[in-house]
Amino acid sequence: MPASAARKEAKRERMLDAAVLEIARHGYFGTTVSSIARRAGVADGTIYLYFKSKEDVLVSIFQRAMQQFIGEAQHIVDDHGAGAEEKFRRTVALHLSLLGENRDLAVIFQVEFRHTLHVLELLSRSRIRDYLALIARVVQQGKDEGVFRPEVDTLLAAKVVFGVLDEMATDWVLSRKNIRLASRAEPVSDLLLGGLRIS
Amino acid sequence: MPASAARKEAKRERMLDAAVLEIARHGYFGTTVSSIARRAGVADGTIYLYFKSKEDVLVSIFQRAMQQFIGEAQHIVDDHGAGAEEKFRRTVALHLSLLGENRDLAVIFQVEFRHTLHVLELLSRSRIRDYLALIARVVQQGKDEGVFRPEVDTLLAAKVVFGVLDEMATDWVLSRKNIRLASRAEPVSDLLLGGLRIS
DNA sequence: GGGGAGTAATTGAGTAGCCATTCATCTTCT
DNA sequence: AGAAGATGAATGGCTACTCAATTACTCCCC
Repeated sequence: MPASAARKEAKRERMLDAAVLEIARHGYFGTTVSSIARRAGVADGTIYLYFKSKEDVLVSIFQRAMQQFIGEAQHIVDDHGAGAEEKFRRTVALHLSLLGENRDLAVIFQVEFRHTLHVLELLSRSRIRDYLALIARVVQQGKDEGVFRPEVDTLLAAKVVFGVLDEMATDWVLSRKNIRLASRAEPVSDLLLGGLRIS
Repeated sequence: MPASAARKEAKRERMLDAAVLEIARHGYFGTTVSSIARRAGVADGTIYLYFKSKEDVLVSIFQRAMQQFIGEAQHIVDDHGAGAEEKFRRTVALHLSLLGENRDLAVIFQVEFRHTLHVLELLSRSRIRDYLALIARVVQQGKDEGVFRPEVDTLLAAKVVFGVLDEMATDWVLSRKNIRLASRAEPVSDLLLGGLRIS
């Protein structure tokens, strides 16, 4: 029998999965704690044994996803064998694949997290900054290698890249068409690299 | 004496202004209809003589702002004397100035409009598409003039541009620092034009 | 130019519904 | 047996929206 800690963890995951599904479909304010509990197969009260509040569930969804996200991006950026351009392309592709493979999660990231300045600040202060810093490191490496234009502001460039990826994801979430989000990776990388490269 | 139609219109404007203020400060779900009424100096019920529902107030804020926005952008794009690059720079500057000059409105645009897929879809279907089309026309003109790379997808490029502007605005809204949003126009234009231009 | 009938606009207290959270009770583990 | 975990009905607070009552306009006639 598995340690009860592991079973508790699995139950928590089930609740988070249920919440992702419900919130993606009905929005944060349209989702009731009861509906999350029902889908997770637990009682309403049980949610409160695992989370402080409904908002804490939302924040936990963000934290879990962001951990995976940053973990994988870290890998790419830390790869000593790769050049800046290759890392750039891989990071763009990673961002678009992770969101593109889980539409419910993408909906939550692109739409539901932005509910209120309050929540957004709470979240963006922490992890998004880390993520931006990773992108900035790739840009910096490109400048160091002499392939990216030295006069561009590194952090500004990172925000530009993030903004483009974010818009691609939002557009994909809102559009009915069945393209794969990841298919945008190449043209988007081309366009952005065109702006960064020394011509 | 002004036709009563004009006074009604002025009252409607007052309510919208009050709503912008309240919603920017407390978020859409944190704002009560009562608080909007109080700030506008009318009774709760009066709101419902001018708007179908609370959501309709939000949508009306969007419609009013977007009309101004698109009107001014139209001007720039229709200017026959200007080249694509100049129009491009002017459009970028317009976007960042209009939002940068009214932080409350910017908060609503960057944060509050996104609270549910429902509202977002409602809105994005209509006006944002028009706006994207305007940007696309500038890109197309650049290709026609032979200064922008012909192989870039025009609509994709427009979305990229929009995404970058959107991210700049969100970043500005969330950051405490007191830079002017419009000061980003030049470096951002440079970066984007670098990606679009034939090198 | 003012009185007043008729209409339009406004008011705000009340209603109805919703839902996050709690906790006394029960079930399952060790 | 005792502890730990889970349950779900009940509670309390909140607020969008309604509507009967009131006030403000308009305009016509003297």
